Amino acid sequence: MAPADQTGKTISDDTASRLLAWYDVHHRELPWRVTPREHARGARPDPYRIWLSEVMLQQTTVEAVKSYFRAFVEKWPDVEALAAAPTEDVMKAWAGLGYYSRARNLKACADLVAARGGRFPDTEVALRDLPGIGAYTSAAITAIAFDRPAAVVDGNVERVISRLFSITTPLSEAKGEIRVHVERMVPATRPGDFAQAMMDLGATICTPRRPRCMLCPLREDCSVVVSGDPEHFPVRLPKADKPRRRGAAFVAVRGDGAILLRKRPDKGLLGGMTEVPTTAWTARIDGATTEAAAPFPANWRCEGQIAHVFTHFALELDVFRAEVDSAAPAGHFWSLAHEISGEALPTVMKKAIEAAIPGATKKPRPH
DNA sequence: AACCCGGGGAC
DNA sequence: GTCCCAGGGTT
Repeated sequence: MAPADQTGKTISDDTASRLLAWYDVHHRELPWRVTPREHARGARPDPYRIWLSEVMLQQTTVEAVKSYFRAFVEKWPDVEALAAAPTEDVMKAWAGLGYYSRARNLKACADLVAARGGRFPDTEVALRDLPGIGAYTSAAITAIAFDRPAAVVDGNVERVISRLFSITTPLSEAKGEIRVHVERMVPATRPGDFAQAMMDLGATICTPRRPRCMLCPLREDCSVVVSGDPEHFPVRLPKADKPRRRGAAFVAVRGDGAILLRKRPDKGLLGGMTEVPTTAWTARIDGATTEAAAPFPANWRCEGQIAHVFTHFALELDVFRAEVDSAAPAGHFWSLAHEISGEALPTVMKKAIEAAIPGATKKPRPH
């Protein structure tokens, strides 16, 4: 419990009250959100929609999530519908969103929840045991969907807290300290709105760069506003350099227009997604070496190159194309597809196919 | 604790 | 180009 001042109200209560008052006016409108006005009228969020949105929002921006969220809830309105769907359909719907293990865990979690009668657990510890739900997501669902007190700590909250208290300890070591600050700050009433308010503050006011401190409802509580260097927080340790990965993709086009595809293993890079044949990643590669590594003999021609930037490394991909009469390498995970737009293609493979066959991944025009 | 896993927006 | 985002899982 936070120390009380002479008024009997705790410092934390005061901070939370200011934040909630700001949130009532300046909250973001989001497709999965129950607004504070609706909440005051008795509306309650659907745990399924909160869970779905939280998983999609893991390391993913709100703008990127919106269209995927709408498509998912239209296709699968509740957890039973999602549980009834084939995993491959879920992977296709997730294609382009990234971090594909989330999609597999999403489906596995839906199966478990549906098997238990379709109700999500309403405590952090029970939620934490479900696939794809970690410390953040379990706390977020507890607070937002069930309006129960929980310390919701995401990247936004880490930034807000580290600035409020000028935490100079590197972020990797400061997690515990930050959590304690949040636990003391969570109000007994409206813990769900408090969690969303902290994240809205981080997303719209206490931004990573050029924060709008003059508009911040917590500026009088904040230690860095006075000293004036909010952009230096949170303190992070420098990341180690990562080597580049290079390789080649082979687009084999059969006479009838079919393209040779394969499904990647469920684990690892782009796990569970569809791709054209590729070489293994190497540090250095040249055209002759690449072409010699083609999946079968053919007149391969280099059709272009794409570069793909990941968080921790970059990969570059030479794209080769060949017209073939038949293309059927051994192996059960190979397939031929005429409608590439219907496959669970990650963005990097969509770009590779587009480089060799412009328009191949575009959806057909409705008449 | 460190590392792996995508894609995109802001600058 | 850089940074980092409503993180989880694995080692």
